[in-house]
Amino acid sequence: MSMNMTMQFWLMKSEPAEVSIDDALAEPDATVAWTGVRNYQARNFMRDAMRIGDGVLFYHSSCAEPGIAGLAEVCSTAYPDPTQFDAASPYHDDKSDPAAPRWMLVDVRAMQKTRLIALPELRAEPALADMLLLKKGNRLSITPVSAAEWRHITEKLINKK
DNA sequence: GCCAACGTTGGC
DNA sequence: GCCAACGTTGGC
Repeated sequence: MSMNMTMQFWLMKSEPAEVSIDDALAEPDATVAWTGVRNYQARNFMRDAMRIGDGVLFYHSSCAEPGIAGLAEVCSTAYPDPTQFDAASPYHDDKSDPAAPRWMLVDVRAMQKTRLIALPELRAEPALADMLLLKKGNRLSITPVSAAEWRHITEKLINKK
């Protein structure tokens, strides 16, 4: 993955029982619509801050071994999450007005599966001490990642062992 | 299954 | 605007 100065970085949580990095890689163009975000802060990151080409750490959550499982990139601008209007979806939101959709998402293209960098390993890295993911009480499913954190993870940790 | 931590809702 | 109640997240 080549980097430029304006590139931003994100960590995005997905439950592998729903969409794992393998699932994403198996999709056409390895691309998935990031459906189901129902938190305003996380939505705002997708709607207001993400740019096509931003780097994404693909994180597996709510599973036996939580951790970073792959690399991906943002590959669309924000658009309304269709599941909010789908009465059959667990993400249905009947308070969302189709004329002014409440929930937005971006498309994410999986680039590669990595070795699993598990949560305890991330916690053990002094260089990652300030990662939002690791902050006590953090529950956000999308968090910004600094360029230094991105480099540490993609250049050092992924190739370790 | 437990539970700490957090976000949202809604009565006032 | 306050805040108690409730629902959700997510690691363990």
